[in-house]
Amino acid sequence: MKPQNRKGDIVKAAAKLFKKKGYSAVTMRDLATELGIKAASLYNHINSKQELLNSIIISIAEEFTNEMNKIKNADTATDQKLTDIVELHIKIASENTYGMASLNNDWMHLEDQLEYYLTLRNGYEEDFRNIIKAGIQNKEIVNENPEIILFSLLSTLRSLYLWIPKKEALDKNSLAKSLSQILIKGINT
Amino acid sequence: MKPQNRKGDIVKAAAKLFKKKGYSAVTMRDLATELGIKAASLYNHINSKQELLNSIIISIAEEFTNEMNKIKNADTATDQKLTDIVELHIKIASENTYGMASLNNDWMHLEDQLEYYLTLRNGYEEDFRNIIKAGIQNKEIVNENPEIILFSLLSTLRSLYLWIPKKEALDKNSLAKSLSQILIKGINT
DNA sequence: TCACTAAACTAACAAGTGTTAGTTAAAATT
DNA sequence: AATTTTAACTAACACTTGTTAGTTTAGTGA
Repeated sequence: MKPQNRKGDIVKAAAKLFKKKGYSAVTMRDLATELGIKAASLYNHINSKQELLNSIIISIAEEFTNEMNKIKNADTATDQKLTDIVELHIKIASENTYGMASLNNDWMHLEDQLEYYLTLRNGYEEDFRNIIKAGIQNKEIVNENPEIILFSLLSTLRSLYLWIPKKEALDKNSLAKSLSQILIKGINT
Repeated sequence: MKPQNRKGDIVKAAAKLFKKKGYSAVTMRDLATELGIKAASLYNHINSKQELLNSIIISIAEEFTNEMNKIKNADTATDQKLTDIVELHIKIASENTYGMASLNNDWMHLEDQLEYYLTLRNGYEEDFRNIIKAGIQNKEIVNENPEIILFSLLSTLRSLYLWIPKKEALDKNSLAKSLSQILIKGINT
């Protein structure tokens, strides 16, 4: 009948708890309780706690990488690329408010996949940096230190997962519009 | 002779490890090893692991609250208040790169002091919000949703602790100047 | 020199950790 | 109806956790 994706349920519940308390503070007994079963039963569906963290983080990191490739290769102005990046972060954060917490805060507890994750993250940041640098050269962006600009934008975008769930009232389109305005054009009148 | 502040050493080492792995993942044996002693010896100086987290987080939170009170009560324009807030975050993040990690990521593991911490944080955010709202009314700030402006500024400022240690090259004054420009005036030309 | 103190130590604890083994009951497939 | 599969269970494991008790060692002041 229904897809009956029990493993998916477990990963989802794990992400939820990981957001609330962090990976290390969540026990397999906590997770089981959340699902209404006993801890040992989890192992009919998954191989380890570690595997849960891996699948939560890596799938999101790969999505960022894939979408960034499209944006950087598109034949668009810097301004448009930045808006696209804002929208990308809003989209992923909306669809993964739990998983984004692990990506941001628990990536250091990856083991086998830590190196791979860092490669993805560094690549993403490098692409973002190059877009900013190109914008500065074109004079599309103010001539400030690109590292500071990158840091400032990325900090806000990476924190969206904390904020989006609290403001469901705001639809994603108007959020994207306001946020692009604020981040790119500034808050001064 | 020297103040011989062993407890201070322990708190400092704890903050360092908490930044690296998070509160829950750091064991008292990890902490003892970092200091070159055995875990039980820590208890000659401190009462519990929990106490370490409390003193790290609460002291920083109180500093934010105190400084914010000065800024909000000063007779200055919105623009100046925002610049002051940027400088405040840079100052605290520079002096507490380890502790800021706990404040941002491990506050939920506070127990007795959790409520007090949340009161401080909510008060700080409320003061910040009111400064932004006043600026919008004065037309000193663009008429966008103040929640989004607050979120955007605060996300960047709260992440400074991650970024400052990597860029020692940049002195604090020019960082404050660039960051204020970017956050307040925007990155557009 | 003697007592005191600070700060380390060893040994141990009770509780909690992720995980495995083996079992059972129900549902799905043959 | 018989068989296999799914997904739960109980019981237990080896190890790690924060913390306590009691002891030892080195330095300080009387």
